[in-house]
Amino acid sequence: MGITKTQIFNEEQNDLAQFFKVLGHPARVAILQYVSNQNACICNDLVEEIGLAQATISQHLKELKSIGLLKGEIEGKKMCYCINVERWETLQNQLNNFFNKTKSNCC
Amino acid sequence: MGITKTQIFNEEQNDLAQFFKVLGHPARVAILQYVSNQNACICNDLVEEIGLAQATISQHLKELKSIGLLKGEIEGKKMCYCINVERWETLQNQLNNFFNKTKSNCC
DNA sequence: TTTTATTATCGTAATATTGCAATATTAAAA
DNA sequence: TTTTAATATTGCAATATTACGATAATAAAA
Repeated sequence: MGITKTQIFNEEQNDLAQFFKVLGHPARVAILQYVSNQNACICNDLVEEIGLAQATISQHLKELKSIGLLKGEIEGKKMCYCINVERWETLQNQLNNFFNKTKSNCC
Repeated sequence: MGITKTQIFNEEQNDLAQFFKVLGHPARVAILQYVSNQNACICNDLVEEIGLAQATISQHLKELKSIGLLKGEIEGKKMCYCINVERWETLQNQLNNFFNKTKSNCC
């Protein structure tokens, strides 16, 4: 199989899971941390900073963009990737919501 | 490949990613929500509640246990799965830490 | 002790993900 | 216009994940 049965879950569950999934790779965590630590926008310093091939980094960046956590601006030849702060905070709220709601009453 | 190069990332990055990864499946999100909504401990009501085979649910439960979010107690023939509130809150703090630190200065 | 109910594990098929080399694409620079 | 540099995309190969049937393991009930 290998296929996730998304249709049996509700939208909130699928959205949350999708978001967690994208963050569920150390390279993507590292990318977010690195981007946020720069004062200026970075581009493919990432390839050197993290030890993965350019194609691989590009793929990870794409996934982070897909859930809106990163936005990219073209600056001449280079790309400037930055954290989308609004989206970032929305997600943080959603997560806290999930964490606060999901607390046990039992045992 | 398909293999993640964990050795090139630091412990924090790998830990965070591992945690996100486990939460990155709608069935596991649903399990956590369902467990937390019960007043008593539940066992394999989950199999009926969520529409997946018993073997599959058991597997997902195992993964949630592996990062300490769920704990299981044997009650006769049944298993009582509960949220590990301490671990839950620790993780919530870690996540908020990550979210708060990772905010952009650029663009 | 045998049966029954509940949960875990094993084996396996189908699909997804990771990573990279090779190759586009794009836009500035020469 | 040609070259060069930066990034994206394509096409794999290797590995991981998801899901489930079959089967084992466990403990109460009969």
